[in-house]
Amino acid sequence: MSEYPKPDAIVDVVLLTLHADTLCVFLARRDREPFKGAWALPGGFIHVVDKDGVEEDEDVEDTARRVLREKVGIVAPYLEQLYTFSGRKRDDRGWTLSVCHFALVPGALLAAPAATGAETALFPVDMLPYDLPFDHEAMIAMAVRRVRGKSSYTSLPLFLLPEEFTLPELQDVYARVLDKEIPTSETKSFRRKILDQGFVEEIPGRMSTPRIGRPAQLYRASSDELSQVRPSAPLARIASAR
Amino acid sequence: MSEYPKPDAIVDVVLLTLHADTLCVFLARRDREPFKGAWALPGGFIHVVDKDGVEEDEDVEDTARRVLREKVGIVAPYLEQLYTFSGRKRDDRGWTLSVCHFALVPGALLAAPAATGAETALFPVDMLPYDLPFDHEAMIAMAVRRVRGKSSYTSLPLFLLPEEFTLPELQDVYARVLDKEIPTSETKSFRRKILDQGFVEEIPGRMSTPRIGRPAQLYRASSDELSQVRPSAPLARIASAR
DNA sequence: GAAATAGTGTCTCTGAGACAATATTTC
DNA sequence: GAAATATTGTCTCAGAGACACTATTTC
Repeated sequence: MSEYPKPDAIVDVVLLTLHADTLCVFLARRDREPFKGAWALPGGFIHVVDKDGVEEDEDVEDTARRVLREKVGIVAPYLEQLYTFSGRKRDDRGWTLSVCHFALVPGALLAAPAATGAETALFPVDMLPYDLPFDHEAMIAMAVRRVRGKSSYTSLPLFLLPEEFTLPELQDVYARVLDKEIPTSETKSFRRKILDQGFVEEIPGRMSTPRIGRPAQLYRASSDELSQVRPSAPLARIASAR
Repeated sequence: MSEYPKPDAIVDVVLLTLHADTLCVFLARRDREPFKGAWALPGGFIHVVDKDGVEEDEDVEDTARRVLREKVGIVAPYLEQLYTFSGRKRDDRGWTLSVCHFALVPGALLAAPAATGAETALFPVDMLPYDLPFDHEAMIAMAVRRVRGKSSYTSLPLFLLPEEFTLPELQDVYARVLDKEIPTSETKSFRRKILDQGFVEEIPGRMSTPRIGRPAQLYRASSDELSQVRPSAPLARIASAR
């Protein structure tokens, strides 16, 4: 079709989750050269066809889902294309193009060891290993930026929580994701905003069971939130920048 | 490097401008199959090397700049990567991947006929020709969405204006881009926001020279705005959604 | 009852929107 | 002065933040 040589086409995935109250990224040790043995984002070539010549990936999002399935062993509840990193310099082997995606999953989903044999780990996004290969560090930085940006006016952090959660838990997740304390004085305001936007719905009669203290009402994401992140009304930010 | 067949890699550009007070997209008639003769976005293959085997595009943004230079004959003051459209189905010839970009230019820049021989035209974004090839219609829709979204809290529309402009002109551009009347009652509020954010700076002593009515103070984008779109403080939207 | 956590009532204050008033130009 | 357009002064009102107060649990 094209008379020109084509760049190699890759998909990398920045998988984010909340672990020990910290926003973390999933990394695995590379199982091949270059940078064999180094911590890196899960990723892989776009498979127009598989090894037997049978059609495989439908589009790049499909590639991302396959990478998550094969290299992490999960199906992520939220997956979004982030940015395409490209150029002659990013990989010593030549001109490449990586359609970077990011995914959000509840912490519990990653508790089990990865399905693959590779060594994997979660790293706090501000304590990454040195010397990440290629532009993986830039990818992570951009993914975190995007998630923080969107979280300040959408229900995106819901994807980091289990199905049932309390409003104090949700408030904490927003604080962790945005890396910004929400002072107790703003609790009322936070609840007002979340409830007014209709991001969540009360689960009638279901309460948390804390070791101590008053139990909290349990909520779930409202039915339309999980399939589609609804932006709040323009003026109503979830958390202000100060 | 990869043992798999690679997808073809393309860059398409959604070039937006204001023409006759309307947000318009630049289209050119295709000069080759498929869809030869149809209106389409300017675009082209990524050139890892040129016809003589010499290195050409450095990265996809470089490809986009080359497309704008070769097919439109301009250097766009604002260029941003939008989204990568991909898959087996979007082009009958096979699995392709188009790293779509969008560009903003002042209307005057496109007044001269394109440098190339191809027939070109500006179409209002809500009056596109039928049967745009591939997913060009989705690309335009997404670009317009992105520009509208960003314009509501950044100085992005400044790139659609000439170097010197008045605040009433700027207000009109915001209204056109957002496709939303800004009532006269909000003029004060609009000026407050634009001025408070520091998006623009007064050009001392320079006034517009209208045929009739009071002349208006001329402004220019503040020095840092043209190289970098600065988002406004989270709570201060330029124009509310109502 | 004390400690711990959840949840509410209500005041203040900022900033967006409304709109009347004023300013500067051409004819 | 009339028409046209630019620019400002200032009121109102909604909503975010502050914070004291109430509620519900374990020990």
